[in-house]
Amino acid sequence: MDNVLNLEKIKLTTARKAILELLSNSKKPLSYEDVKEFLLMDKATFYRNIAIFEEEDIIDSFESNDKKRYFELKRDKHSHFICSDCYTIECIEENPKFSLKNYKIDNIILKGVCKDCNKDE
Amino acid sequence: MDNVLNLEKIKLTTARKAILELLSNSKKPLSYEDVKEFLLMDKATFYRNIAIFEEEDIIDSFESNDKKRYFELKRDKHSHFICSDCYTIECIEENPKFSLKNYKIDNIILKGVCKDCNKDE
DNA sequence: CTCTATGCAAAAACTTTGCAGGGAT
DNA sequence: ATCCCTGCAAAGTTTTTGCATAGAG
Repeated sequence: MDNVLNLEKIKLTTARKAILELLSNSKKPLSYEDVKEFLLMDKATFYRNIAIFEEEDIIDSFESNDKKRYFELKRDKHSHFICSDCYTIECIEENPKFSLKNYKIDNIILKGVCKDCNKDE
Repeated sequence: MDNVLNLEKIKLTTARKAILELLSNSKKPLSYEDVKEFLLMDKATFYRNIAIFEEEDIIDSFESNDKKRYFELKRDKHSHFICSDCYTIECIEENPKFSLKNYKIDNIILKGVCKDCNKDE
């Protein structure tokens, strides 16, 4: 765990370690609501540390259809699929090929209906 | 304007006409904040009518990085670029090629840094 | 002792809901 | 007279901020 942190800038407190461990054990991005039952800290502590991690480029985040922010450890470029029905988020390792002159594309989000919800219709 | 509405189900009130006209005159999706100075109606009326339009598949919406919801009239498939710095939204007519077995992809959102903000860095 | 991290409560930002009045048919 | 539309105010949801205390070095 220590190796992801620039320990000269960020002290690895219990709260921070807990957040990073939860994120690193997860296969998909998590919201505060997803993690709150596993974390003993106050939401203010969570969000404040998240802000620090983002400044230090340790994590990424994005907003989903459900109005929540989802967090994940920074890793190889990948995309996310968000289901408009069940709000499930999946990581897609294969990236759509796309470029725009003079634009920097960091993140691609695909929205639609996932295989499970697609089945139900 | 009338032709976009299924008038058997939705009465074309003054408020609804105003919303649809604003959206149809815009080249990009708009949030409530974008339109509120041009619309005389209360925000409750706006959001309630938006909900009706979405049910009837007259408009689409998505959340942006700025935590606001953006609305546009449904039209030919296209993508959106959202700038993480200035939050500007642009419509991209050319779609990234991508498909996922058993998934339905309705909407592709590209996040990154737009040409203007890219210049500043 | 000093500086940062934390908890709690309140605020903020956007959207939704309850309720009562108004308008159209 | 009925039914839907609207405005206003209040509530809801997620995230942020202020402030005082706790804790580490």
